[in-house]
Amino acid sequence: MVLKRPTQKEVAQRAGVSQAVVSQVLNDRPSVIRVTRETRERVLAAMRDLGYVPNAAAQRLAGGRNRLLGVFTYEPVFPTSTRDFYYPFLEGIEEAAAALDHDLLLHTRPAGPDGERRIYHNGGNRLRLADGTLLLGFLDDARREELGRLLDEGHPVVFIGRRDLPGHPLPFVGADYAGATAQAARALLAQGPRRVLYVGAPHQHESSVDRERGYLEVIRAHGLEERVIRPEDLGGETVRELLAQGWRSLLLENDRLARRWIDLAHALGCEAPRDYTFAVLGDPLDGPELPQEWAYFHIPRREMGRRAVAMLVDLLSGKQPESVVLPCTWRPGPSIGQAAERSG
DNA sequence: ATGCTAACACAGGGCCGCTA
DNA sequence: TAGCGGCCCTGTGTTAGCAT
Repeated sequence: MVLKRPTQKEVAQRAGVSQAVVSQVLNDRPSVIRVTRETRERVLAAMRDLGYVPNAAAQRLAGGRNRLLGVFTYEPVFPTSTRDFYYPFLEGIEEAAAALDHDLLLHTRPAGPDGERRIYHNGGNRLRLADGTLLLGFLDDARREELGRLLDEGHPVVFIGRRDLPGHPLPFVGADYAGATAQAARALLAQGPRRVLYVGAPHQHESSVDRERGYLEVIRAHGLEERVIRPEDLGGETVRELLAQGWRSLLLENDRLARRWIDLAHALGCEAPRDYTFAVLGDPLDGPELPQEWAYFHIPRREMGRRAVAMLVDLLSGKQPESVVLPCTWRPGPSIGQAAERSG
């Protein structure tokens, strides 16, 4: 048998007052209702006796706050490993939510017929169960469209990662990929090479746009030749030609591309840093262990999660928080050249 | 003036009764 | 019998107004 949870009405009956008094005692904020100390004690005792806990859905229904923060992503992101890309984000989110006295609601709505998880499902919007929502993941056109609708409805949202949504101000906590990539490019150039190649995805995602922008800024500032290779063009023949043409210093967008380049170069008898130098534009995630020899920058994902929660709570309390871009931490390594030394 | 009650609004699912 | 519109219900926050 499932016991029905007690309501304010039942607490009120037990305490001999009206439901409005229970609500007032529960929320303890300035109101036209004045409650004597004895009445308040009676209500609190009734709540304890019945094991009363407010119904979060009803609190939302009544237009109040339920101190629930939603977490929504378009792909399943619940990490199965501490090395998972999303793991530090969720750690930071949990830490900050607990510190700010909020609970988290992880949205796991099943995918629709097209295999896509959607905010709007059968006409409804489940994100409204919570006071506001943290969003993670990549956006395509369809996702941007329904996100625009969500913002039009006034649902408070903070994106983790910079996202562009034309016509809609979308608060976000991002990472400074452009600045970090520029720093990596300068670190490579400081080792002597006059040509730096960029290997990364086309401009489907903001993070790719930002990284490539950081590369181009440094290359143009130095008056050097720019060269960008897309992942789909990265094959053994391409690597052979690039090395032969003197492109022996690289920025690789992620660890997957780095491993691919390393494998292809290895097949040609080339090794870093003897035959080429490189830096990876983010944390190494895949593979059995962290490649200690790689130069890369660390993305402050845990801090991004924390800051996003704080920003959402600010938003809910009526403030107008500014989007922020957090600095990444440069981790030099032997892969950028002989003179490089790891620090920090 | 004080201490409280009654009534209403909120979003959305379920159910009822009517019509074709 | 299916389809549809409209009413009711849920638990809570808010507020006008009542009794003392």
